[in-house]
Amino acid sequence: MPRFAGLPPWGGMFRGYGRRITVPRQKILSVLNSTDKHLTAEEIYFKVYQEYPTIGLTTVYRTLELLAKMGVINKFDIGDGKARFELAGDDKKEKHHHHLICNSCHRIIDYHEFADEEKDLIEKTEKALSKTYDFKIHGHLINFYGLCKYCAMKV
Amino acid sequence: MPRFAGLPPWGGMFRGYGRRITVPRQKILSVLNSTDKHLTAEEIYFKVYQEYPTIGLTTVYRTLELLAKMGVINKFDIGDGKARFELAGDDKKEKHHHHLICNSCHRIIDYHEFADEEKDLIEKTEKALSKTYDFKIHGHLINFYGLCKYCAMKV
DNA sequence: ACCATAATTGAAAATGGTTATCATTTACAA
DNA sequence: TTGTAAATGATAACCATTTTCAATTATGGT
Repeated sequence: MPRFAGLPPWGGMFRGYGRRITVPRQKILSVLNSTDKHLTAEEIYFKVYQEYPTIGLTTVYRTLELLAKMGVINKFDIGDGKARFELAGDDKKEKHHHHLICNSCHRIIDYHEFADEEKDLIEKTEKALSKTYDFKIHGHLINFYGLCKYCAMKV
Repeated sequence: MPRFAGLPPWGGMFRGYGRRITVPRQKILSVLNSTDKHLTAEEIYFKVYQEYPTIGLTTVYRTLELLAKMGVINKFDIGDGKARFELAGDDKKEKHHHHLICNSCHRIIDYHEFADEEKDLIEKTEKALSKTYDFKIHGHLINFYGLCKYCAMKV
C-alpha cells in the first residue's frame, strides 16, 4: 500500500541508500521542507506531532541523524546546547545570516550584513577546501562571540 | 573596562569586578595562558589537577563561566557536544584556523587556508557589527559542514 | 593581626539534550 | 501473500553541564 505517490523525490533517494521510505520520515522531511529556519529536534518533533501524534522523539533524532549522514540536511550547533537542522543547499530558506553570540547572557543575534562580500570568499573557500580535503560541503556557520551591549558593562 | 596585558594582572581585574582572586582561578587562568589550543572544561580540569589535585570539576565550570562573562575567554562549540575555551584576543595562540565537520562520522578537520583573505573580511565585519549592534566581539568561529571523503560514498 | 561575613569551593544530586535497548510493528522484495 | 530485515516508539541509559548546600576561604573594616 505504498501511497507515497506524488511526494517529493525523497523516496528514490532513500531506496538508493537501501533504506525504506516511511510515514515518519516523510513527515519529518515535510516539516524541514516547509520551514524558514533551522529547527531543533524538539521543534521538529512538535511540528510533526500536530498531524501525526504517534511520532516518537527517538524517531525524530534517528531520522535526522540518518538524513545528515545522507547529506540531505545540515546539522549545526550555535552554542546553546541544542543541535539545529535544515535542508542542505536549499535557496528557499531563510535569508542568509550568521550569529553574534553573547558569552554572558547567551543571547543570539542574527545579522544579515555582508552577505554579498562574504559569498565570494565562502564560495572560493568551499571550492578549494572541497578539493584539498576531498570533502563534500553542504553548508557553513559563522559565529562571532563576545559581550552584548547589556552585558558589556556588568559582570 | 579593566585591561589585562600579559599574564599576572588578573588579580586586579577580578577585584575590579568585585570578585576574589583565588588559587583555583589562578591555576585555571595559568592553564589557559600556557596552551596552544582551545580546551574543553574536562581537559582544563585534568591539567589543573596535575599540580592542584583538590580542584573540583564544578569549580572549573564555574570559573570558565565567570571568565567568559568577564570577556577574558571565549567559549566555542564546534559541534561535538563539549564547549571549548580559549583566552580572548590572544595572538600567541595556535595558528588561526577553522573547521570542516563531517555530518556522518563527526570527524573534525582543522584547515589553515585563506587566513589572509578571510582576515580582511572578518575585521571589516567585526568593526561594522560591533557598531551596529553595540556588541564587543572577542572571537569568531567558522565551520563548514558536510561529508568527509570516507563518508561521502557510504551511508 | 583579628573578625565578620559574604564569596568561593567541592561533593553529590539534579538537569536536559541525545543515544542505546528491546519488544513490537511495518515496508517491500520474492 | 508472506518472510524478514528495517524501522518504530516507550523506556532507560548516557554524559556534559548546573544546581544544591554545607564547609572553607579571601578580603575589608576594626
